[in-house]
Amino acid sequence: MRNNTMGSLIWLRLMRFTNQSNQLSNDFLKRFDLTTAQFDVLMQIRIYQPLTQMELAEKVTVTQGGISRMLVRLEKEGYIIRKQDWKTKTISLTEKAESILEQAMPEQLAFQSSFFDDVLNEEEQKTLYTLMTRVHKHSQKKELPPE
Amino acid sequence: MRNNTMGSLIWLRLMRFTNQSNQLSNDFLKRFDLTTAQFDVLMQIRIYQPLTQMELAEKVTVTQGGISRMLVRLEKEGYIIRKQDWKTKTISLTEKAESILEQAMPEQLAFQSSFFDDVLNEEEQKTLYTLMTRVHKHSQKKELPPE
DNA sequence: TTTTATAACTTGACTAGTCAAATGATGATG
DNA sequence: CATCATCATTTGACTAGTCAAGTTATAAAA
Repeated sequence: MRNNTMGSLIWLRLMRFTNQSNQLSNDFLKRFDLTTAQFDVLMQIRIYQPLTQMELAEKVTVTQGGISRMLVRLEKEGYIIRKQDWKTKTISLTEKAESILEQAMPEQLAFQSSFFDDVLNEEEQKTLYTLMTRVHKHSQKKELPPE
Repeated sequence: MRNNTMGSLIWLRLMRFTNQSNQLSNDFLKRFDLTTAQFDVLMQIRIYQPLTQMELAEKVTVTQGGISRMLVRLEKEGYIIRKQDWKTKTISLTEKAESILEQAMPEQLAFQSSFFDDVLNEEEQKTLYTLMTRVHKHSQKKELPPE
């Protein structure tokens, strides 16, 4: 019983790497009192605000329930405001979040980039990006698998 | 305030893709009553058994605490046996797990591979693999970041 | 033999997420 | 106006994980 195909080896690498880099990123963001997940959500809000929970959930690929719980935490910490606006709730950043992001964003982007800049040249990064984009886009089409 | 460097774009892609494919994989493995995380752990045990919790934790990149909880669940389901063996606990698969894996393994490997086989040719997969291997190995060196 | 070390494992309190059933908000119809 | 429909959000019960403090198993020193 073989336990590897090229695809499964790639899969494993991707999982282990994202796991690992996520933890490193959590460590890194501690100085801003943020987790990687929180940073991600706040960034999406920053770009698209004001937006509804459904829209946000889609952007960060979590379920309705997941985004609801996350936003409760962020609201409790004073990073966001939600207000009932017709049937939906509209989310926007507070001053506090805006100013933390102003500081954290460039640092976090540099941190993320360092994973790649340190070992791949520009050409290789572009290759990696296009390959992953194709793979990712393809996976999105699988969402409702046949049968 | 720009919000993208090539590195950060790659990072985002990787996170979203692993997220998404993890969920799809959970769906897929439901027929075997397994989650992706459980499958992963069982596979590592299968390859390296008998082994200790510490060793296993390292293989799947989770903490001691994390592996402890996971193993409690797997033991409750009857997939593994742990026995105190000197200061450490030695883990091995039960018959039940062996026979489920016999069935699930080829299917799961094919499933994982399909994410890549469907959109990348052999050459491209090899490229993706080598690039990710470099990136991953590099990230492992960061574990204790300077300062 | 009681104390002292130490390595391996567990546990409490928490974040982050899933699914599916329940609740809220609003509008439309009998 | 009451009920019905519908979309958005919340919630209960769960998996999966983190960190740091607490246990347990074993060996060696006092």
